Amino acid sequence: MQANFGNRLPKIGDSRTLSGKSLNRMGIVKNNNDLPQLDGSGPTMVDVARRAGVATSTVSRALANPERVNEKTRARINAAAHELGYTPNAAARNLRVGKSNTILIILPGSLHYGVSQVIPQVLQSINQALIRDGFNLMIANVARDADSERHILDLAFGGSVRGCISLSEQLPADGGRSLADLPLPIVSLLLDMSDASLPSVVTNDRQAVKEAAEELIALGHSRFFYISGPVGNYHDVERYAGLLEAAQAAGLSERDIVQSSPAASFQVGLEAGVRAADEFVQLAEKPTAAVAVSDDMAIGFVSRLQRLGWSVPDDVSVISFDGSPACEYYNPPLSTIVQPVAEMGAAAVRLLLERLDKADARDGTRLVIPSRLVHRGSVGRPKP
Amino acid sequence: MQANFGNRLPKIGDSRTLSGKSLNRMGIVKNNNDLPQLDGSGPTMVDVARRAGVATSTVSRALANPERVNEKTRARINAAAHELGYTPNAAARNLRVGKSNTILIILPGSLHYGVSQVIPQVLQSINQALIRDGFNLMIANVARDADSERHILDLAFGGSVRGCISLSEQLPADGGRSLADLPLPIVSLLLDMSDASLPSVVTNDRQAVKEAAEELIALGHSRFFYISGPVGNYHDVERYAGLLEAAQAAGLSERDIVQSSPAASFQVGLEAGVRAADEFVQLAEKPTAAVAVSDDMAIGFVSRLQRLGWSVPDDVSVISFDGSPACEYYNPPLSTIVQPVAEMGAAAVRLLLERLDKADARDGTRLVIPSRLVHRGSVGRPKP
DNA sequence: TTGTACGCGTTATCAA
DNA sequence: TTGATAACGCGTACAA
Repeated sequence: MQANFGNRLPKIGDSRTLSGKSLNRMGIVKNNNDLPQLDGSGPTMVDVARRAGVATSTVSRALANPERVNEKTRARINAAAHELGYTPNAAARNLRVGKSNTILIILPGSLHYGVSQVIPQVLQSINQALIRDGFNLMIANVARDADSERHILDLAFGGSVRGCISLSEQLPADGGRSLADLPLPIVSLLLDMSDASLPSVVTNDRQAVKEAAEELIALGHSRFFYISGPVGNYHDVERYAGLLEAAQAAGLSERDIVQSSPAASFQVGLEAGVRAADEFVQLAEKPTAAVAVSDDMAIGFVSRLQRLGWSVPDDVSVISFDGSPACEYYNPPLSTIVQPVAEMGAAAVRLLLERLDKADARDGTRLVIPSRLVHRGSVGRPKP
Repeated sequence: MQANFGNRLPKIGDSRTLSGKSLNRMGIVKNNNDLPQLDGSGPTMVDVARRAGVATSTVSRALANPERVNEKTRARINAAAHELGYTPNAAARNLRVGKSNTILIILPGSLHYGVSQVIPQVLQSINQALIRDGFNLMIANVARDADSERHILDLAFGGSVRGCISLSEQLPADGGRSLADLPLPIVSLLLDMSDASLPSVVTNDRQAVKEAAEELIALGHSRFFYISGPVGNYHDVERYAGLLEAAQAAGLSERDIVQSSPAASFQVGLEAGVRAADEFVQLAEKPTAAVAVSDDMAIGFVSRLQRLGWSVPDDVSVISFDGSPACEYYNPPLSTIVQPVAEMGAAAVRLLLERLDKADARDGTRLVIPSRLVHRGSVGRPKP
């Protein structure tokens, strides 16, 4: 039950000795100096300095380079800071040193269900890794509209951001400004943008699908249905390539892979899977195994197929990509290629932090963290 | 292919006319003044002012209060700003005005699968609503460890944050400092914390479950299995209460509701559902309908039940809460109570923005946005 | 309508 | 080892 003096602070104090606020805080509002004063603007370094009987520069040193200040005074300063509940003002620090401690994560504007599944994990692992080094995490969606792009550019050009982790296929840009032009470290996560000189952390999309397809082939499958993502999408391209490579390595050809018509966007993955099933059941010569570019597409596919009276894996085996937890509890349990998203997030942070303040933060580094297929009931031998 | 002068900037320039950096930027590095200079620290107001032939204060006004400056000069200033690619420095602005434009969202440290499902949507809706008013979104996880709590407190006490949206059951605090003590607007989302004077945006957990249970009762069900969340959890308490109220209103008693043993945490929702199924099949007198506190629990429950040879909804009807998109594609499709998370996120932003800079930002406002039951195949009449 | 002058809270430079 | 002082870039009284 503490009086709120926030709206009647003296406008001007004797700034040579005490700021108006400090004067109010230290002398008028409260006599007990041991608690932080909660008038909306906490104690500053001058308050700590005064209480410890030193200069502000000494306080600054004691906090930033403890070894460069006498042990005794350092103790006094720490005590004073603690008693006052002092927390350094980030804006002042950022302004003075010319940089911030904020990392921006750029999420694709249209969060499709597949990526939705992994985003919380990604955010958590990234945040955890950043906190350890004192960095903050800011979030941005790059949607179609100019507003969201401008927002990101303001953040970057306004010095609010020290580096970026991007999950988006393209970097924001408007008329005059482009993130690509700013000497700001940017790491791409999930998408390989090393060609564009963005260090990238990806999984082995192509190889993982190839290995999974090899297992299908070993089981006797020789004709495949590929449930496609959006046209030109990195994951779609890579994962299809993996399937094709496995087929070709086994002496099969591209004609042994039937592709569903492309998903309009990943956003409608579940629904795209349904439509793929509708296409599947109309095929004259049916593949015996389906490979879906994402778990949600597989779920939509299986769901519709079962409703139409087909059986998985008896009529068709299904494998997909992402590793959504729910796959294990589907009926049948869905085999899926699990991405180690937490590791990937942590790796992206590492790559990014290594490049902070480096003259040349952009390079073609490409860090691949392998995914692994989890075998479940959705896969079996083809019917004879 | 532009030279990088970043590490050999003149240490000292004539500060009365040009800063060292500006001098470098304007005169030495490049003769073409029409493009933003990308030496890592963009053009400042003085650069814009010089180019437009006015004082910096006029530039400041032209940008913040366009109506208070002559149309002609304003045009010159805007042109100059655009040509230079000027973006205001956020740290300087924040320092000067004593506040930031950053909103912090506090996520529970242990993201259980259920909440995971809605987090991307929540983030997106919140972010979109914030951007419209020029605010940024920062993200924090409150985990068990002191580090993450301290991180949040540093953010708040360091003035980096203007307001919070919390999805967590408790506010971070360490020895001396507590978020609760800071006169910082905080809105609780999903959890009703209006008792603690945190304006809250929630759904009608209790009423929605009650209505759903009434429908089950109307179908003839009179004995229920409740798949519990963690002990004491707000959602668990409310949703169970809804079920109980419906039962009692129909002349049933608490003994007609069998509760599964509580989930260790929401984090293991899918697995908790599996364990609930194991308990269910061992009941002597079996309920004919199950109500799960979250979708993931329902999925785990149904999954296990089916594998044990039971049928949904023939042997037991199932209803759950959250509205995960995947429910529609389960087999059978799962009836679920859909939370309007996007609306709730937007509402939380509105409540928060209304309270910024208000003397008394804390109050018991409780905004309820109703959920609605979506009927699907997991519900039917009880077997005679 | 515009310009001058100052300070927000911090860190870095220099001198003591 | 410590202290005085000058910026960092911007917003805002106040004066012109």
